[in-house]
Amino acid sequence: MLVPDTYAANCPTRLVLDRIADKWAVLVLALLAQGPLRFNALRRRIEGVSQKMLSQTLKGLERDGLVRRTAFPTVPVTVEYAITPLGATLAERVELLRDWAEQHIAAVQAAQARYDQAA
Amino acid sequence: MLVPDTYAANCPTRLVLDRIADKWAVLVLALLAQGPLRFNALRRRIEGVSQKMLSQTLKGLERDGLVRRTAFPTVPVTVEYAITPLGATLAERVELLRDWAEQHIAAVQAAQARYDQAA
DNA sequence: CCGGAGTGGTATCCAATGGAAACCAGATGC
DNA sequence: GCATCTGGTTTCCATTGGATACCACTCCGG
Repeated sequence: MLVPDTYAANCPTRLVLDRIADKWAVLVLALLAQGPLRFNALRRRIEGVSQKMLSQTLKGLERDGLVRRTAFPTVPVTVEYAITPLGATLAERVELLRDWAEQHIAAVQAAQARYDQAA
Repeated sequence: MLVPDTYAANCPTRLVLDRIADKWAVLVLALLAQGPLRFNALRRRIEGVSQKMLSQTLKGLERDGLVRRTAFPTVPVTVEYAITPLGATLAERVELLRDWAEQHIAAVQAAQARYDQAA
């Protein structure tokens, strides 16, 4: 395999794909790109996310170096999540997907209606 | 809600996000962007995909108008999947994510190693 | 002084999802 | 005659995701 093959299971880019192919991670990244937020602030902004998934998602993003977690020893403890420079470069690309969604959502919904009609 | 809010559960862009947040769909789209392929050709190119998931994924992409399915009445039946113009515009954006992955995979893996070391 | 709420999570349970494998019909190759 | 190819569907089981409860701690209102 001289040329890296994204479609091979062992290709490292598949690992990154797994991260992008995580609905909650994408939403968190897009939000943090606009500025740091605390745990419960994120939870309130992202409708439908459970505490478990948010906690899990943030842990994953931190591990990948896309998000930085900072805990302040206040009472009660305050935890702030901020995007890293690396994460910001990814968020840029993700933003392009959001733009695509907004531009083409009508076309997709029309296609779905046509498909369901035929069935 | 005057400004559309991607983070609201009922926002239609969340539907598109769900499609993008599908590992197999992204891989299929990226492959078909290079040219039409038959079912088993896709299966062989995408390492690790099961027949069930490939069939399911293709059905979804067809429903969304991103992929066109054509069956030829040969024996045995030949089915060809091709990307649509709409799908091509999305594949473009997805390609940018793949580029990001290739460029920054080393940084991500380094971050993971650091994180796991600390734990 | 006694709830109730807010902090950032973890633990537990159950439904839904994903993957592995078998099976299908029909024809072709050996 | 048996395996193999076509493009799937069906069945079963492991993993995952979501809902809910709970944790320790403190502040605030009554």
